[in-house]
Amino acid sequence: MLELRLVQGSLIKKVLESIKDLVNDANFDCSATGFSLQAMDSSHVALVALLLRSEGFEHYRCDRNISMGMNLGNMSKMLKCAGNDDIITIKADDGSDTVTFMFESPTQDKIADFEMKLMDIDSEHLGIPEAEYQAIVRMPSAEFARICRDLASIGDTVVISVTKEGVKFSTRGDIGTANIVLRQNTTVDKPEEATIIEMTEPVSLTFALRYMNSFTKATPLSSTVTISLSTELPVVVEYKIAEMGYIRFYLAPKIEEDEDEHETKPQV
Amino acid sequence: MLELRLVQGSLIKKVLESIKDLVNDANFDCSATGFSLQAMDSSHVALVALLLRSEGFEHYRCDRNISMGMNLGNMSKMLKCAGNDDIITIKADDGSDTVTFMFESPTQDKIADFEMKLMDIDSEHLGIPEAEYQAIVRMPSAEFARICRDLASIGDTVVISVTKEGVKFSTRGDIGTANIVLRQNTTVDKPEEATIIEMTEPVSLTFALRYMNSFTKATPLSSTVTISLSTELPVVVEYKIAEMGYIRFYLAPKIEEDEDEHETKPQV
DNA sequence: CCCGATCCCA
DNA sequence: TGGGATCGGG
Repeated sequence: MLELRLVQGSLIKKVLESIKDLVNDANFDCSATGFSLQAMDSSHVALVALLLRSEGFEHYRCDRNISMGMNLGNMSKMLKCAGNDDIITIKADDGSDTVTFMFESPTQDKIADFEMKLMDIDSEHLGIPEAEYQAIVRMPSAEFARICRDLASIGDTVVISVTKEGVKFSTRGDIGTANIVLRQNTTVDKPEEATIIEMTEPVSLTFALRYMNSFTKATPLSSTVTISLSTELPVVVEYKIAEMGYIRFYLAPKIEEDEDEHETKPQV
Repeated sequence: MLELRLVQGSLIKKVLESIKDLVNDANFDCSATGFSLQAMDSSHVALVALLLRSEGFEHYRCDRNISMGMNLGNMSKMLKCAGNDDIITIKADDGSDTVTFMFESPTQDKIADFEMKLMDIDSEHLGIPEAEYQAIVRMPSAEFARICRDLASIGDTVVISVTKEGVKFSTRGDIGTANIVLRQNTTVDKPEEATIIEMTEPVSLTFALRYMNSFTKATPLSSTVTISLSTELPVVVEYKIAEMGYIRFYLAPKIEEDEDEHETKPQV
């Protein structure tokens, strides 16, 4: 028996909006600890890890560990039927092959229940080792989204370079090049507007903008984002979910291209 | 000679927005009583009845009963040319085969007149008998629209079930099932937010969501909607038009499907 | 938080 | 061409 009640139902709606374009089907794992998900994107390039800790729910009952395979597109369809201030409860009976989403309006005048079939999904649950990163950038999530969107209109990849002065996002495309530099800035009115760099060593890595732009779908979940970088490790783009956990996106860097790769003439 | 002047011209704009997708061509009937229309939708499944009483117009002159056949798409195109706070006058000369829409801006600085050809339309003007209904639900129109839209993302038909406790909207589709229950609730701050059930007998009927969603195009005309249900009678979905009349949509229920219809094995 | 308007996608 | 989503305003 599983019963998870979340007063701020819009959180789970936003979570699904942020991953449904990246991952088609995934197992949600439920244990006493919390409600979590780990899945590769459909092209097996990026990885999503979600954690919603049990303490963040108003009611959390999970009698035994359970893994529920869901089609995220269908789940998202159902969650769209919840109002933004509805209370959402996720229920599953032991041995059932369905999950029920219950939506209660704040006034209790409307109660909806949506039942969805579960799926069997092979999941290779990777252990993700906690790593030390050479650089961790925290910045406003909306600004990061804007930068990724802007750069994607020029090129396909972004080079993220961190020094202790700041972070630089660069791209190059047919029509030209672009560089956006953010200086470290901790002296702002609101802490969520700060750009903060923790760095042990300068680092410069290249990533596909297409995936970065997918990750920024999670922007509504948090006003800040942290980007953790280390040579030869996947970047971690993390959005904290207030009081509950996080959603993290992992993406391997591209191998540095030869500067001359665009030359049409063959190399000697 | 016909001349109908309506200060709140946006009303007639909204009326056309709410029926132009359902009905292609229709006769507007004008008499001393008012301006009315009755038409089947283009697939001859649903029926629309509109009444705008003469008392609701600031000036109403209709020398003799007249029926004017109009293409609602073209009429809507013209009405879109009126500002939302324009005064709209509908004019037709006796024996003319055209109708003129005149739009006056509130400041009188702009006066437009649009002339449209009338059409000859066969219309079987059905007498719609006033019926007694087993259940009449009054609820916020926006909520009804939201429910029909949400359910249409899951299934094709809605079962509306009324008991004295409340009204339930249910559907079923490939990805799962959905039930939305509204409790009767008369204790709200604003009367238009109430959900009120008048019922002599419980009733449960099935309708095509496609039509329901067409009907909800009339939502801007009224903050509440009433849904009148009786076994084997068409449902009536009515939006009152303040001070003037109503727009009513009629739709026959679907015959209740056999529970086993989805079985793959043939019935014995 | 709801509403309307505009823009974009299907 | 219609519906949905997003953005801006009340």
